[in-house]
Amino acid sequence: MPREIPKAYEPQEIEQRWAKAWFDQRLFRPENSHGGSRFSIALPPPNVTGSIHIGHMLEHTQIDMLVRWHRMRGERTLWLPGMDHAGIGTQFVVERMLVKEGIKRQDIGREEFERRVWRWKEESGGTIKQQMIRLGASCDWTRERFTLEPELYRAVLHAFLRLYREGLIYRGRYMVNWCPRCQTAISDLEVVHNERTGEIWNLRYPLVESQEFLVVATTRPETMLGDTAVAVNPHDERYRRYVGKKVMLPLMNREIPVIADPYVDREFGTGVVKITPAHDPNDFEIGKRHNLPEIDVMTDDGHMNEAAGKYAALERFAARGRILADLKELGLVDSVKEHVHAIGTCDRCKAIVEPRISTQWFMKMKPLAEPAKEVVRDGLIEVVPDNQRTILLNWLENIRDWCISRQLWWGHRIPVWHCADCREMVPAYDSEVAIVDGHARAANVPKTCPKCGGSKLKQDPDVLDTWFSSGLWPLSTLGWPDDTQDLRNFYPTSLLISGYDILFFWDARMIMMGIHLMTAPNVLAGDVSQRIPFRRLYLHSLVRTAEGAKMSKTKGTGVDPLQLTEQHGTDALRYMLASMAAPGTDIILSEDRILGARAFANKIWNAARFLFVNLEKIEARGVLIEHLASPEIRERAPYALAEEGSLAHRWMFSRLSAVTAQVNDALENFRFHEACQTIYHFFWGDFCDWYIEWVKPQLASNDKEAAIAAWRNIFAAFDAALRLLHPVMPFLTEELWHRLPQYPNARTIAFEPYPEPHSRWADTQAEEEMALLQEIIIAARNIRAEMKLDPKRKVAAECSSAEPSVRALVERNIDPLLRLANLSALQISPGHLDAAGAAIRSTAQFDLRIAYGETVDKPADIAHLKKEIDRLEKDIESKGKRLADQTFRSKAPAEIVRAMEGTLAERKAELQKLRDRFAELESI
RNA sequence: GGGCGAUUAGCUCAGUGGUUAGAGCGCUCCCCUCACACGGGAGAGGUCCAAGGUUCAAGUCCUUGAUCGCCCACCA
Repeated sequence: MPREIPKAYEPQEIEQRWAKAWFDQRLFRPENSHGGSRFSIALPPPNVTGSIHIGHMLEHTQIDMLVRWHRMRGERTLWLPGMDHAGIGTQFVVERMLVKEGIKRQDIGREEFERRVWRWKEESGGTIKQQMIRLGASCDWTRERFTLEPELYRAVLHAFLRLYREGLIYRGRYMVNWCPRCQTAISDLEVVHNERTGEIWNLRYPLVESQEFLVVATTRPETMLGDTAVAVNPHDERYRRYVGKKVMLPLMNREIPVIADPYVDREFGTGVVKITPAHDPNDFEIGKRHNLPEIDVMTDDGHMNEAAGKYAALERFAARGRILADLKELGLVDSVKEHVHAIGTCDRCKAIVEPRISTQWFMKMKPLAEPAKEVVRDGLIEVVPDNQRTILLNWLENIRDWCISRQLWWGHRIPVWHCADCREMVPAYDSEVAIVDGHARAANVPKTCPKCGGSKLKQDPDVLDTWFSSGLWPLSTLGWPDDTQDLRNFYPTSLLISGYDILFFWDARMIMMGIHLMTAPNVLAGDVSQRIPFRRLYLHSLVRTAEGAKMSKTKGTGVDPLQLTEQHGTDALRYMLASMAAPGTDIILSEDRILGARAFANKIWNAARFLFVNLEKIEARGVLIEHLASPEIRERAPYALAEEGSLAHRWMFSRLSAVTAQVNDALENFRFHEACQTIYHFFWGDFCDWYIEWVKPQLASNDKEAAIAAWRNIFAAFDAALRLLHPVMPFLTEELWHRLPQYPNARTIAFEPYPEPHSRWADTQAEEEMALLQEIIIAARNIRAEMKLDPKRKVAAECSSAEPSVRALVERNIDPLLRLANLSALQISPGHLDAAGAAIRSTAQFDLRIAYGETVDKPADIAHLKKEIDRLEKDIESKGKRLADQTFRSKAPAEIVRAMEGTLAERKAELQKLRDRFAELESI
């Protein structure tokens, strides 16, 4: 057992050593726990777009705390890790790298591009894994998964084919959000709306065979090239006479009809709307109602196409400028105004999104959302914090179909083939995958068209939205669609912890897909409570910058957790994050809090250091490790000491029991900050400041039996404290626990039982007695400090109490009182204390007097008294009023009234004493 | 346009209707006392955003408003 222990906690070597050991030993496999009940949780798979940031670390700290807690409580615990291929995000990153080489992905082709992305994935995924190991995440790395690996690819194909055959996935030509930068469709959720002040132009459209104009408003003038009508409200008297007539579309010289449609708001703008069915979702609907042609005037990359006439090949915003200039020249720009509106941008690349008609794959969401709503509403999935439940339900209520196809190269390719002859869509025969070039592909590929017999079949070029595969994560990672042991053991998972920012993207979709797909005939069917992907959903806070913005790597506002780890240690960082993680509020990072957490780690280290250093001394006097060691000895604490020596020990274990109950309760309810704070004050305040200081002499005692009892107690308490702390500070506690004499050959603290409150430890009497003694000590210290007595000089004090029991208590504990209050003597009396030449502190139960000695500061003492009297008078007055109130007495619980009466009496006695002394002092 | 959250000590934040509203950091004073100066001891510091209301009792519940932040939303 290493006894040399550095003065300050130096986390680096220790953390690296344990991180490696845990990983190498595959310690966190659920097979290593033996409990009957199970706890399982899936890691929200980080994107392989880079490395993890502080937000991940917050998430992983919270998950890890609960996982370690459950594991220590004896549950068979699985935390399943993995990564997400993050289709559009990763493709974007790799494309950017290519641009630096001066090439586009089209230059190297699909196959080569995919190879490049895979290379990047290996690098990035590896980094993330190393980071997580280093940060202490207690995942089972033997079960690590990746959304694009063959097994999961197969699950994706299986899900797709099933939903397709059930008619829940369909292909069609609809209005979608198109990102011209990424050159793909994106879902509604991936469009981020930003309020911006732009301009709205009123344009004149001349009526055919007339001198009149209709004035239409638009924020996107370039789309006018695709106009196929103008519309007015059917009840708008101003325009009724124009309905059925035609206007001449400027610049294009195309005659388009004036139609009437109730969608048009008479109050907005001029009450006339240009209709561009190919470039606006509302116009698309109107176009359908009125059988209008759809003219797409743009290319995939946001330039104007040949349908735009002379504007063809211009970039969309360049075209806007040219068009406006031309219209102005023709005198057709009626007016321009500032206009605040929400512009849709691409979540990934921030380019302005273009609504556009396109042939895409969609998923019908209403039928899937219904059962999801039920389980959330009925609490079958418990959502914490509760207000997020309402938000989720509201979203499910208003859900719309999901565009799941992406025109990307990185992702799960849609397993459907198109017949070049008859345009029949032929799905893959089944979901088996083949490995081609090291990558998964649909294996049983159709060769001929079942409808026309043609052999010109071509696979659909699109891939699936990355969230499609994420939506299957709890299923696919456990082996679905096969009926595996893991699926039986660990599905539904116990809990999902995710940021509330992906509630719709991910959490909601997992719920919908889990409920629907677990009914597959070849796997476990069951009632809905067996099909939900997780039983509880905790939505954690986001880490924000000082300005309140989300951390972002691209903006340089991200914080690298490894750098903070280097500086302060992982445990300190974990503690800081957990201690700030109050449910429902975001976190703004604070350097100060990390320093505080670091100091805490150091404090724990030094408490251990005290134990180890002193143990050596006591060993020299014949107390053997065997007297102290073994879990059996630990379990029988606290051990009694002769005389009054047991009080502090009884108190310590009473505190321990109370604190344990609080911590367990806090963790059960995701109140990580509360758990942290409770442990912090227990350890620093109760254990270090009071308990250790109190029992120091006992530990060094020549009375061997007393020393052994004291050592057994302090080790048992420290052991429990380490176990309490382990979920939040795994490295430090693992290290120190191994240095405890009890466990010379132990493997890890991670499977040790988490402390439970013991009723036999609860000791009200000990808590009350200690509280009183602490008050006396604090009173003495207060006098010493206020009177500026030389700290090196011990002084004599007098303590008086009318209560015989208090006097007896003081008498019994005279030694620790003298030592901790730095007194030379303490005289105990029942009577009045002489105020002359001395300072006195009083409570209802005692008075404590210390003579001034040389440094008389009567005015300071009088001022202090006055302040106290003032405070008491106010308090007594307000309590008196409350108690005199008959309504209060009759309506408030008797317990409250009684407590207040008791306090009031105490305060009055206290006040009386202070007044007497005040008078006495003034008369001197 | 809807919805959610925040507003408490100098700063960052806890606070579950009930006696005197807490913590960390910072600040003031004292102490390098043999575990720890990343420490010990003692303090100062708060009309709990505003105004109404409910209640015996409000930082806590309700209404309205102000300021800040976030989410959702197809008004050109």
